[in-house]
Amino acid sequence: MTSVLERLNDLIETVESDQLPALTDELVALLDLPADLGDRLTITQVSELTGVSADTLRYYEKANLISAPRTAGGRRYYDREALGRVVFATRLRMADMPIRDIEQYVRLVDAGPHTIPERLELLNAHRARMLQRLRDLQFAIAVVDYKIKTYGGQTAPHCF
Amino acid sequence: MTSVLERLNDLIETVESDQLPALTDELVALLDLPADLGDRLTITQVSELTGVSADTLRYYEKANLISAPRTAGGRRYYDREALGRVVFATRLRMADMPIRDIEQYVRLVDAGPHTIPERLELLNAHRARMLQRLRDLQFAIAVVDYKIKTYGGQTAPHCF
DNA sequence: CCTTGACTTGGAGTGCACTCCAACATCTAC
DNA sequence: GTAGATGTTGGAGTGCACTCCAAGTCAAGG
Repeated sequence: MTSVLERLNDLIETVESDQLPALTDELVALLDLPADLGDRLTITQVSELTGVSADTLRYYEKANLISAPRTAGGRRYYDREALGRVVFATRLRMADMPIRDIEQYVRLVDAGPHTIPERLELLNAHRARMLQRLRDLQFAIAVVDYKIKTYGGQTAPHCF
Repeated sequence: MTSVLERLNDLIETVESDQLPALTDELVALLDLPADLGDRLTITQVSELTGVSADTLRYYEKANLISAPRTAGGRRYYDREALGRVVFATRLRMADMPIRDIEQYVRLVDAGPHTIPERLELLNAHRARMLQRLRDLQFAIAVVDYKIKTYGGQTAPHCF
């Protein structure tokens, strides 16, 4: 386990939900990002902080996943909250949530707080899929482990 | 955890490697497939047994992942070993191993037993990637859990 | 002012893993 | 022997998530 994961899990397990900090702040802390980030990050800075390419960030914006305001000269800038959105969207992508589903979630967020139940429903549904994926992956790892273990005594020329 | 995964893990943990049955037999048993499968399954039967579409089976053959001999009339048939190959390839795909890598593995198998060390290297390398993916997925789940938990006390209109 | 590098846009291109199709062949049951 | 299901091939099409490109704009240093 990564230490970041452990710390996040500890937080989730031990702290009352209304005492948990905003995800943006927490993730910024967990990811060891500098605390004195300005509120006007460029696309390249966000790219370097999150590991998401500038092209992908623009693509995410086209797909309505993340919006960034512009300077007078027409350039994107990202504040702490926008950074948090990027990080959260990246986690959902990491869990294979399709862009469309993330977009739907974003639409719900923008529609206001009355959509919170629906958002929870969406997150819970995706959580179930993630757990299934986790089990599949564990099964696949077990099969590979089985293969690795049995290779000691193999003799058949074409055995898999 | 699924019971199949548990049983497979038990097997890996407790049995001496040279006593483990052939993966084909074992998986057939684990997947609760009928024991009296003939040795001349049609593509549709394999598709139904494994959940891999007939089109995908043909695609895998084009990509040199699985080969199946033909009847006099030119139709594919699959024996137990071919079924095992399909199942194993599916596990590797389930773990996001690219088609090309599986193909490379198959090439090593066909090259003979002297490639076993190389095969093990390949499997171990992929195993490491699978474990990393597992950790990433667990982290993503933790972030979603965090979200789900904190939604109880949310008030900000645009919070993610 | 001018250069250099970072940024903008719309749109095209890529890679992957399927998935579908047409046109034809074969197998099974009646 | 014929209908209808099932199979074959090569090749085209799809969907997704990027990734790259050209042509132009903007910002900072000298």
